[in-house]
Amino acid sequence: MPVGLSADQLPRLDDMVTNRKSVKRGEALFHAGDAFQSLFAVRTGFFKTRVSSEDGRDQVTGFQMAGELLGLDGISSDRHSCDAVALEDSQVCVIPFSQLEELSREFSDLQHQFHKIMSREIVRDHGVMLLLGSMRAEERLAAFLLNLTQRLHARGFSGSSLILRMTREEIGSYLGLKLETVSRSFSKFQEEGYLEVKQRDIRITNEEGLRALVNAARC
Amino acid sequence: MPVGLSADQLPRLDDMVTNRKSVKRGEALFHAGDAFQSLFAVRTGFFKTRVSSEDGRDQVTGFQMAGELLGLDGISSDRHSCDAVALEDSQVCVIPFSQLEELSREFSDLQHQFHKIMSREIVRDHGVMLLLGSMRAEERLAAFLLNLTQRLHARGFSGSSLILRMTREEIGSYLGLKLETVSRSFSKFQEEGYLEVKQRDIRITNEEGLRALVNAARC
DNA sequence: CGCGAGCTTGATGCCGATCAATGCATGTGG
DNA sequence: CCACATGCATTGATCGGCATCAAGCTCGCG
Repeated sequence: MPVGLSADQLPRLDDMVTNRKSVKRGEALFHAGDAFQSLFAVRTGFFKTRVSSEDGRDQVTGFQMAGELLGLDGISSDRHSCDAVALEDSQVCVIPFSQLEELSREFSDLQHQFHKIMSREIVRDHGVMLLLGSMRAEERLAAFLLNLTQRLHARGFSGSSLILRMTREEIGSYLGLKLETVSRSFSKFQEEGYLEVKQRDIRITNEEGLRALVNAARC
Repeated sequence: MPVGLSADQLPRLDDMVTNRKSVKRGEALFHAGDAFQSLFAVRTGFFKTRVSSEDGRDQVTGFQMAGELLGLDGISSDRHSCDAVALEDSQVCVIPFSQLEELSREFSDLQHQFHKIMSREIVRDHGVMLLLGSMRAEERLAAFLLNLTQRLHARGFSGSSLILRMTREEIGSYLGLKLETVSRSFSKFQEEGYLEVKQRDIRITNEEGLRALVNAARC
C-alpha cells in the first residue's frame, strides 16, 4: 500500500495485505452490485473502472496502474458501484476493509493517509469533470496522455514513451469521445510533430506542444 | 452532521460542531489554494463548488444544500482545490478535521459513517462523469432536475416544484453546456408538457416523462 | 493463409456553440 | 415616480466540431 508509515505499523500492515489475487486480462476484479468487503491495491498490471446506466450506456471512470487503489466506491453502500476490469494479466493485494478501519483507529498516520487517498480520488474526479465539461477533443487527449506519462514516470518508466494498455474505444469512453475522434486526434498530433504513433506504441516528441495545447486559453 | 450515531457520542460531537459560520450570497466559504483545516456542513442555504484550470476555464463540480458536506477535496493536499461559493445567504457548521479524525478513532460508527460519506462523493462524481461523457443536452438537464427534486424531497420539500438557486450559466457549467442550451432545453420541456418554467420557478408536471428521457436507451 | 479485432481515414449530417437581438425583473439616482 | 442601468433569460440565425456511417487497413493468431 502506497502510504508513508512508521516502523511499528509495518508488521500489522503486512499481515493485513498478505492476501493476493490474480486477475487475467479481460476478467473483472469485481462487478457493480457485488458485495463490498475489501479494497484492492494494484501490484502489477493495469485496470479500468467502468460505470453503466440502466440503458446500455457506460463510461470508463478511470485507469489504475501499480500502486493505485481500487474499490473505494464500494464503501458507500456496501456494494460496488462500478466494474473493475483487468486490461492485462494483473495481480492485486486484497485489503479487507474492516481490518483497515480497525488498524486506522490505532494508527493515526494510517488513518490520515487513507483519508488523503480518498480525497485525492475526489480531486481527480473533479479534474475529469473539468475535462469532460469544458475541453475539446484534442485538449482532452493531450491532457490524458500527459497524465498517463506523468504517472508512469513516477513509477520509473520513461517520461516520453509508453504503450497504451487500452483500446481507442476505452480511451474515448473515458474522455467522452468516440473512438474515431480519438484516432483522428492521434493522427493530428503525429502530423503536428507532437507524437509518434504506432498503434498502441506512443512516443512523445514535443511535450511542450502538448502542454501548450491543454492550456490553450480562451481561444 | 447527517450521520447515524449512538448516544454516547452525541455530546462529543456536539462539542466539535458548535462553531458556526455565516456566508453571504455570492461570498466564498473557501477558495482553491486556501489552507485546509475544517470540513463544513451546510445548515441553511445553498452552495456551489467550482474548479478552475490555469487558463480561465472553470467548471461547477456540485451544488450543496442543507445537510451536505463541503471541503472533502482539501484533505488530499492540506489545501482546498476548489472554491465553495454561497448561492444564497447561508450558514455552515465548522468541523475541525483533526478533531473529526480524533473522534473517529474512538468511535468506529463515526469513522465508518465518515468513510461512507467520502465514498458517496466518489460515486456521485462517477455519475456526473457518466452524464458528461455520454448524455445529450436534454438528458443532462432532466437528470439534473430529477436529482435536485429528489434531494429536496428528502428534506421535506415538494417533490414536484422547486426554485432554482443557481443561474442558467451555473447549471450549464455543471452540465457541460452553454447557458443558451440550458434555456432552450427548459423551453422544450415546457412545450412538451414536462415542466412549467417561470424563470427560476420550476414545476414538474410530468415526472415520468423526464425519467423516460434520462433512460432513453441507445437511440 | 485467412480471419477478426482493433485502427485509420473519408464523407456527411446533426447537435450544441456562438453571435446577436430582445425581453424581463430588480435596483438606483434624478 | 419615471428613466435608465444592470444582470439574467429567452429566442433566432448561423457555424463548427464531433458523431455517424462506411470502407479499407494492420497485425496477431489459430
